Amino acid sequence: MEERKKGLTIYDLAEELKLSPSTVSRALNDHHSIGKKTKKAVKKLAKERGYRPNAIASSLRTNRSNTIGILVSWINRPFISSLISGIEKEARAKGYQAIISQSHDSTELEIDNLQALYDSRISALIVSLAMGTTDYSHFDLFKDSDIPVVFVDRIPDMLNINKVQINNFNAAFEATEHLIEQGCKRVAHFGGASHQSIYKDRMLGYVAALKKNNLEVDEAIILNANSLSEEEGTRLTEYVLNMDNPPDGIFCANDKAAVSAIQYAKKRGIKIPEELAIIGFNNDPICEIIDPPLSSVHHPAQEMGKAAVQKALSMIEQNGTSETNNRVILDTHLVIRASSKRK
Amino acid sequence: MEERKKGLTIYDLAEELKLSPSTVSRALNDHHSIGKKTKKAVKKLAKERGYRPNAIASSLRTNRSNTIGILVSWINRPFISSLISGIEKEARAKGYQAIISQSHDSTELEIDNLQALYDSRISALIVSLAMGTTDYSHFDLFKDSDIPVVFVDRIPDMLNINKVQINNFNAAFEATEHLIEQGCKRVAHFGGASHQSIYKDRMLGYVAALKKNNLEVDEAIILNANSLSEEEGTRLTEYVLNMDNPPDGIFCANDKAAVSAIQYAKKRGIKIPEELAIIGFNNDPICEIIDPPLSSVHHPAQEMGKAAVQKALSMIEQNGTSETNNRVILDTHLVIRASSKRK
DNA sequence: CAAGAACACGCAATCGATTGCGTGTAATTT
DNA sequence: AAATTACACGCAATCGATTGCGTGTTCTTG
Repeated sequence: MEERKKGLTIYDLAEELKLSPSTVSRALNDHHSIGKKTKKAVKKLAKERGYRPNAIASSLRTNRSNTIGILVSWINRPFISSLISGIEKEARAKGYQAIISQSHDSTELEIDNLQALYDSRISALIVSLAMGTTDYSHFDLFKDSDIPVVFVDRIPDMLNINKVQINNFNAAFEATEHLIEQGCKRVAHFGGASHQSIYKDRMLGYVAALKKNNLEVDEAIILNANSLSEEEGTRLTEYVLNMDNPPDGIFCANDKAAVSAIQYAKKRGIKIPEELAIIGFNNDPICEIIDPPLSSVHHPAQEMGKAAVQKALSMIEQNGTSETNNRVILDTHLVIRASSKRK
Repeated sequence: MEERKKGLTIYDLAEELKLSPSTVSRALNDHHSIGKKTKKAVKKLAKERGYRPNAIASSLRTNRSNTIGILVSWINRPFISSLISGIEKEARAKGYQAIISQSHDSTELEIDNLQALYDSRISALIVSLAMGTTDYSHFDLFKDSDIPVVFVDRIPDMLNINKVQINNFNAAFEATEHLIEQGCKRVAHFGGASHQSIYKDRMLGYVAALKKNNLEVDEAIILNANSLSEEEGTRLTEYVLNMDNPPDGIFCANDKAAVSAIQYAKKRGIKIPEELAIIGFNNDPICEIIDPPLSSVHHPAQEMGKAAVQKALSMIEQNGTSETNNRVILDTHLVIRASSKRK
């Protein structure tokens, strides 16, 4: 068995079986117009010879690449890598390949990568935007070509696009209210770039929770960082703790910065959660490692990837059909740990 | 500008310019036999019309897909996601796409994914094996087709294959000796599946360090886990701490299990590093989060990805040429933190 | 000034699988 | 038994870019 595989085509099989390539192709694809015995014979030989279809040739002819493009900022971040894991799993289960690309949070690179993905004639695209992207015209290429684009996580603030998201407002509201329930009277917020709707919504949810509970909304302790990195977390924490009227709670829009907030506060001898309660966002693995363990909002990364693929594939199928429901919203829930639990 | 992009081909451009498709193709590719003015005119129109080459058609004709396949166990692990990040970056810089697939540590799924990647006619393959894979015949498909395969991280224990690796023996030796230098007299080892050479080498390096320092090699505290998970880390730590003669140091073959060792030992009231010094492997981000911070072996994940791509591309270029140096070994170094620092 | 070189471009085949249409044979119907 | 219908398969075009070979034009040189 398995004689040669290099360049083995349906023509070779056809010749050996004294059949035409069309018949071989149809037999392999279980076309109804091919006889049962013929199908069996073709498949048998194909297996013996180790025949493998050339997906490239098939793609060219059928104009379907069965490929899903993924564009994210960085692959090696806990949330993103889980998202991609979910995408890959679902895509492969449906017979699609997953092509990845990283923008490194640069809009310029984002554009370059989009070109390359388009050149590959991907069947659909799943995107989490670069942090600085505010103009979305580089996605027109896909719109014009009827290639479905599904936005996840960091999504444009527009209507009429497909998006899979969580309810950031509610999640932030719950997280903030949780801090308030634990007795916090003055809660600070560390957010991301406010032009990104996920960060804006988290901020708005935070504000709404304060208002509902009749707490003052003080802009002085609503701080946005372009990248919520460790350094930023430390810097912002230092900043608020040096205030005359420091906060007694922090709602941070990601876990990375929240962890460095804990580390810095501990270094200052501040007791967590008694003097400063902290809650993060994403529920990264580090939440359970840090001491005290960090409360957070569980973000269903893998499920989000799966939902994005399903959305993309359904778009491909009903290509062009007026799609009413272009939003998928997934549930989050609070994971309360010691960093915020006073009672 | 940018009128229609859907299905715009070189034929369309050719017609508009009263040229032949061949000339358009050559002009776009800067072929020497095309006049300067013609090239300029073609490129100008291509840009105006938003022409984008169809990579699929090109691949079929040239028999080069410019695609690198990646096969790993799980994408959402710190080491792996950094590895992939490095692969993607280097691949894209060289004009290649990166297709990912996950084996979920199942040999069966590994085989399925390999088929799919082969069907896509990837130009090269970069693999980190599933934990349980011991037979490698499913890679013959690629060998027979002259598709370069580069193994990284978890690699087969064979000669005549391309591999990019670190010196696991040395790294483990240094890590173990470090513990001994810190005063440990009885060092345990938590390792992975011993048929995987990286784990075997780490174990051998550990043993060599003990012998060199005239310490007893006690098989009772050399423990292998199929997956070095949090649970396993806890279980193994509990096991050794309950011994009549518990260890005063642990060299763990990954960070995840080392972290849970710390957590469990702390829960038992054991002082780290005074009573139990611990060092891990990989230098994952969690090392700096855990308290006390975990010493570890820095594993150059991104660089490993980059090196793997370079190796793969060089194989593609000198296709078939006898390749003498089929191993690339990258440097590691110890990152000493509080979990092992007694002096 | 003639001949060879350099230049500029087109023709048509090719990569491998798919598919609309057509043809011949066997099975079924009235 | 003649006429439909179903069945089984082949021909040739097609997807879009690439490329070996050939042709006509312009330039250089002895």
